[in-house]
This record gives sequence, structure tokens and C-alpha cells, in this order.
Amino acid sequence: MVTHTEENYLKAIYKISEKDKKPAGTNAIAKEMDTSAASVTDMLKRLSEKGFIKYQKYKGVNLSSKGSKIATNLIRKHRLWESFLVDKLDFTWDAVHDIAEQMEHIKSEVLVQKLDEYLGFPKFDPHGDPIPNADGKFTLRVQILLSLLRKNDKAVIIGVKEHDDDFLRFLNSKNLQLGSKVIIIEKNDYDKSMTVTVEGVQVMLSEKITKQIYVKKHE
Amino acid sequence: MVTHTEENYLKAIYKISEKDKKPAGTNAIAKEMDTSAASVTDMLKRLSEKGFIKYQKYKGVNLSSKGSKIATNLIRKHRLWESFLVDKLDFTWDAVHDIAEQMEHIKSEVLVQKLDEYLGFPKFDPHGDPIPNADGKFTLRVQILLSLLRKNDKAVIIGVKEHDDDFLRFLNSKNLQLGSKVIIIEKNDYDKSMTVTVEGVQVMLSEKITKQIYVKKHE
DNA sequence: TAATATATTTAGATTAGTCTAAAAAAATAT
DNA sequence: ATATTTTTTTAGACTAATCTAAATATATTA
Repeated sequence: MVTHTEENYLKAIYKISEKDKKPAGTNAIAKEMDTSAASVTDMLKRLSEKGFIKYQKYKGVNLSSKGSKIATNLIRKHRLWESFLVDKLDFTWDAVHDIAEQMEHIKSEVLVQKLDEYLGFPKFDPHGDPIPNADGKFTLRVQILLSLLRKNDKAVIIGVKEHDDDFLRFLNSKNLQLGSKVIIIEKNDYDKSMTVTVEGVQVMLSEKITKQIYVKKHE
Repeated sequence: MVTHTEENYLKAIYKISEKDKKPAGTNAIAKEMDTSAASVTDMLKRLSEKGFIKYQKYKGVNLSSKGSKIATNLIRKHRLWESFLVDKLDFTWDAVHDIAEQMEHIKSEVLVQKLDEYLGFPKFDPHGDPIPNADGKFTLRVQILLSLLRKNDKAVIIGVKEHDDDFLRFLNSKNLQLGSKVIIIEKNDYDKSMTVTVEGVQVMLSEKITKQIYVKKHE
């Protein structure tokens, strides 16, 4: 048995070691979980006893295959529920994270399987993040940052790096969403800002923004 | 704030005082919650301090309007999710209770509202139980027990009193489901068993069964 | 390499929810 | 109306998850 809280720790550890490509440290986990380092140490002992992580004092942690399975399954459920909320219930992409954060803890194998089927076995969620399959395998694809495009390039938005709700709402306001076609009209050498056309409308995007958007080149 | 566990207690109290038409006793709650009477007493103090119940030592408990609101909202969510599971994900009515028991705790007003809309504002769940609206009001309707019908009566199944999974699967096996049309062919005076026609097939039903099925008379 | 800074763990306490065993109150029966 | 049974509460302890403050390891830098 794995508790709600343990599941959240495993997901945090997964996320951190995925990003940093090395064992997750106590402080990093504390920050991700919004708790104290002392609490993390306590939890690491528990997770270690249950065989979910490989843990040595002061050395950071790695997930065991058992722990990794739980973490990817949570990510799978999280992203499937986000897809459900957007595709079926008509939520916008900036409003689904907190709800999916709760729904990912629902325990039922058959529910996930039926949900996946109902959604048509989606490979990517409403933010363009890959949805692992039942075996925990992620679909890989070529994706580059919008900031790397040059004048006259054409591309389609296929994902976002930043998931902050305010950022997503900013994109909504500029009509930038998954599937949007953009054409680079101008690129400013000095501040790297761009002027692009989205759905026939010109908008100016700072580098801070263009570095958070994944695209696929077009034509 | 109300915790997961507190919510379950409130629902248990609601259920018991609804059935017995009087304040819920400690033992009854303990049985419903599958815990000890001592734990219940502890929890009643907490719920009372939070203003969810009216509690006097040894006198049993009643929900306050605040507590009642929480309980009916849980029932609303439970029944909406059961409807979702059956109508959209193709679950059978005997397999949805435990999953809905988890889903009812998801906290999001707008989610419930959108789910309700997505399902077409259903008034009854897959077991024929009424789904309270956002104000906690239940739709009432005439429903009688199948056991009360007489020879040659025609009726439609609109609900079940018993929710046990095995009972529901028994009904499945006889093709008895919500909306099924039944005709009473014969009624045995001695043991009150009946022979009825369902979807053109004759089946024999003991009184134990017919006392658990709600119907609406037809023609 | 010694001094300093940072990261991590330990110690000890707290809260929610649970337990068993014993005490007390209320209900029932003789 | 007294004795017995049932119901409920209290007492005291346990676990999971958390906290702050202090101690100890490790890493960094002069």
C-alpha cells in the first residue's frame, strides 16, 4: 500500500531526477513538496523501507523500479485526466492542473484503461506533454523552442515548457494554443523578441515567452 | 476546511439519520464507518467543534445545516460520477460504487457543474437513486416495490433498494436492469415468489429479490 | 588544509485519526 | 425499583505526517 502523500513524494522525486539527471537531494524535494527538509528525511526513510527508493544518507535518492512505476502511473493518470477535462468537459488548459492533481490519486486500473480508451488513446496532454502508456513508455518527438526559429520560418505550437496558469492565460489572450500556426515576421537581434503572425493577427513576443513554447517546423 | 475522513463521517451520519428518522447513535456510526465506537466519539467532538453537527453526549447526533450541505453535496458528486462511469465509460452498475466513493472527494465546484452539464443534468443515477441538485434538493417520484404487483401487472424497473454488487450481478444475469419492462405472469401465494417476463424471457424471482426492486406501473 | 557555507539528519514536539480496556451513563428486564 | 445489559465516553497509547531548533556531514573557498 502506498499513501496519498507517499505518491506525491515519489512523483516529486521522479520529476526532479528527470530534470537534473541525477539523484534528487533532500532540499530539492522539500522545495517541490513545499515542506521542510526534516520532513523529507523522515519520508525518505519510510519510502526506503517500503522499497520505493534507493536511499543512502547524505547521498540523495533514486527511485527503485517499483517507485518509478508508481510515479509514471501517476503522471499517466494526471495527463489523461487533464485531457478529459479539456476535451470532454471544455476546461481551458490553464484550469486543469489542480483538479488533475486530485484525480491522479483515484485507484482503479480498469478506470484508467477505460478512460484512455474513451479519450482515444491520446499520446499528448493539453499542454503537449507526452502521456506514458500502461507500461510507462513515453512517446518521443522532435520539438524545438519557438525562440530558435528565424525570420520567415513557419511552425505549429505543440507544447509549452512553463505550466504556470498566468503564463497559459497570457497565451490564451494572444490566441496562442496547441495547434496554432505561427509565422515569424521579424526577429529583433538585440532583445531576441519576435513579431509573429498567429491566426492572421500579428503579435510581439519577448524571448522570455518564446523560450517557453515548443513548436514543430512547418513546410 | 473539511478532511476526507470528516466528509465520510458526515455522509455516514446523513445516511443513518435519513434511514432511521432520528439522531444517529455512536454505535450505528461506528458500524457504518467500520471503526470503533471510541474513534467515533473522538470524531464527533471534532465535527461538533467545527460546527458540522449538533452533538450532546449520549444523545446522538444531527447534522447542522453546514454539515448537511456537505453530505448532500458528497451524495450529489457520488451519483454524478456513477452516472459518468456507466453512461460514458461503459461500466456496469455493479462496478461503480468503490470508484465513485473516491471520486466524490474531488474538490472543485466548477468540475461538478461541468460534469452535470456534460451528463445532461441527470435526475437519477445508474441505480435509480435521485441525484440532488446544486441546492441539495432531491427529485421525488412514485416508486413501488416489485413485490407489491399482482398477476398480469406490467411495470418498468426504475431502481433498486439493495446496492450489493452480488445482488446487482444477479440482476444482470436475469437481464433485469433500469428500464426493463416486466410482466407478472404468476404469483405464488405461499412463498410470494413471482414468475415474470423480462425482454421476452420468463424468470422466477423469490420475494427476497422482488422486495429490492423499485418499479413504476405501466399502462 | 583549515575555515566557512550549505545540505542533511537528528531530537523532540504536534495533530489527525485510530486502537483497546476500563469507566460511566442510559436503557431494559426482572 | 433494582439488577443487568447495552451504549457511550474516557484514558492512554500508537502511527503517519508534519514542524522547529540543534547537530552533523559534505562541499566550497580562501
